[in-house]
Amino acid sequence: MLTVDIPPNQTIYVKNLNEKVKKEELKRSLYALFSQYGRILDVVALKTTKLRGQAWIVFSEITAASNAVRQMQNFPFYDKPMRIQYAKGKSDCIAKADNTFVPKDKRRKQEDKTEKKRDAPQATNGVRTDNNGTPAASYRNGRSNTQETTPPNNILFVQNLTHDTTEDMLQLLFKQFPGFKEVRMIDAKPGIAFVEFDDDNQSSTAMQSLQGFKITPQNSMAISYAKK
DNA sequence: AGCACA
Repeated sequence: MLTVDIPPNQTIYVKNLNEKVKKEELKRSLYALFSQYGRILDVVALKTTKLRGQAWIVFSEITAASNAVRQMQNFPFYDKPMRIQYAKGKSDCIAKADNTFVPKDKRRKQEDKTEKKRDAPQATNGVRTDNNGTPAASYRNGRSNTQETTPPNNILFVQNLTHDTTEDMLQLLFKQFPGFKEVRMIDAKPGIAFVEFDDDNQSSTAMQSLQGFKITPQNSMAISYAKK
């Protein structure tokens, strides 16, 4: 039985993940990495013996999931190639939006009390809607003019990162673009980073693709050219 | 290898 005959699902199942990565960082990095394919509704990862090294990423659109399965197949992530399939079942967060969600009192009975009505379950991801492909580009923020006033540079200046963003996480994002050289962060200045490419054209391409990229649901990267 | 929703 091949793994490829699982029918398309808006949730993808990823395995062969590096088990040394802490759960929160893993989820953040997966979120960051896969957001380029569309809006992510949820990332599920557990570290139990049965479930470590695996994760589920729930997209709002099946097309986004399909692109992710194809394009990120074997992508080296924390030094291990990701193995990606469609998930076999429906994610709880989808079922909740469907109203088809049934709590698992199959094995544990803790309900019977009140029925919980979760209104508007999924609006939390905010701001941008852009399924298949290209993350950002149209994001506006208060200092977007940095970009127009600073001339092109092969080095990008990235702002608005969460303070726990690591060089490794950014590298995962930026090294997908040709000409990538390195990410540099400054310990004394959390929340910003410099990303170097071979030339201006390559840095510009990466900037356009990742502009406004949501590193978390509430933090969008703001990218400009570094000053010379 | 391992398909869950801590």
